[in-house]
Amino acid sequence: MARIKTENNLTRKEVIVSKAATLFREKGFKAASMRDLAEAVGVEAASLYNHIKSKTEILHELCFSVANRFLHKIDEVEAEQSGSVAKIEKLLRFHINEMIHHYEEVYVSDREWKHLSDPYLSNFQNQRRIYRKRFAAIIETGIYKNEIKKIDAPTAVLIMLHAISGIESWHRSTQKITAEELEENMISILVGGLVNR
Amino acid sequence: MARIKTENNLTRKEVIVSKAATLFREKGFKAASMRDLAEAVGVEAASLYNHIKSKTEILHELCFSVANRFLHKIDEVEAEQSGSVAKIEKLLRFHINEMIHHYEEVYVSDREWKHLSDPYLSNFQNQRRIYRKRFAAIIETGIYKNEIKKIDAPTAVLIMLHAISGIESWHRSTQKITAEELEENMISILVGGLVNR
DNA sequence: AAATGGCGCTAACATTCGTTAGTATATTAT
DNA sequence: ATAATATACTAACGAATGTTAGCGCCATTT
Repeated sequence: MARIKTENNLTRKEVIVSKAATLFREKGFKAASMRDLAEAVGVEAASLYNHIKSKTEILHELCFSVANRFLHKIDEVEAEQSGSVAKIEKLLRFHINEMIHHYEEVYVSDREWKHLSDPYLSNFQNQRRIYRKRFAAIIETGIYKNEIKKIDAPTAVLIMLHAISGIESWHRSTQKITAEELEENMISILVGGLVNR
Repeated sequence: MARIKTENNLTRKEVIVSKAATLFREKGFKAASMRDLAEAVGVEAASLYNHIKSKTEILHELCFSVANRFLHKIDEVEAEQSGSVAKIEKLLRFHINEMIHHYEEVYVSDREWKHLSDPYLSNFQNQRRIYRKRFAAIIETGIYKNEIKKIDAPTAVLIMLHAISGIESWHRSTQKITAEELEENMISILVGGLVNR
């Protein structure tokens, strides 16, 4: 009988969720089966249900753990005493590093949330909408203070967030520049596109 | 017996593929069933097979028709006598307009190509890789000629392409700015982030 | 040593899936 | 009008899906 290995103080549930993140990223939530997941974990499919309630619960866990990290960060940034551009740069750097270091989770949360079911679905969508509004508000303040050029703030947010999700391609690429170079290049292009000059 | 309506000189197959694009965008390729598609078309599931060979064939058609349009465009742009920034702007405007006016197809091609099967899968991935290299080459020429600031070209490409796929959010948004405003804002931010100053 | 609870197993379930076979009907060509 | 073709239908298939039930092993606690 093959028990689930629990290294690094992870619970067995956390091991499952973590392997699921990889699988959901590779094949998509719908295409990844519980039997696939079981194999990745090294156990029979039915055994997974000693640790989780359902396949969808795994998706909940992934989506909301990611969403909470971003909400926490924007709380922190909003409270700071600094210019709008500095705030945006902080947020962007956080996004970039999340996408670099928690690739699987962030990617899945970003692309597969559609498969959540209510009430979690509406909940997630709401959090997302609110987050973007807060992001846009920072940009609008920057425009008002002439730090940022006159653009449509929601459009700018949409560009920033989606651009960062492109780090997916970096992960898949064979000849990667370093993570630091990636971060600096992205900041240079994205912030450079916003500022007044 | 309810025949498939064919308006605007579309074949029945084209009607099916077009409805499939909408469905695949909404639910994802895997989650959208042939029975869903049949209902959208107004027919029984089995009847679809008088017009298409398989579900995957629909995905082929969508992915490659989109890919071909982009390849054709970059052929055209490369042949032009103009500066690198002008070429990039042309490509970006094309991408933006494709994403605005052929939303469903472009979106599906972008997000669901993973579900293609070989040899189409490798084929599509190759085309994609080559397209990005050609795009990056234009940027590198611009850097060499000092039109564009010193950045990592592949990273710039990744940002541009993913940023544009964010138009998805614009489509879903309730209070949209006009398509023209969207285009100008995106160009301003993206090109602004590239140019030397 | 015995009892308890955590955890994995096998077997099976009801659905849903893409797809095929065979047949009937509608449209087009002769 | 008749023949031929295109297109729709019903019925069913085998495979795959998420999940449950019931049983037994193993580690920890008493």
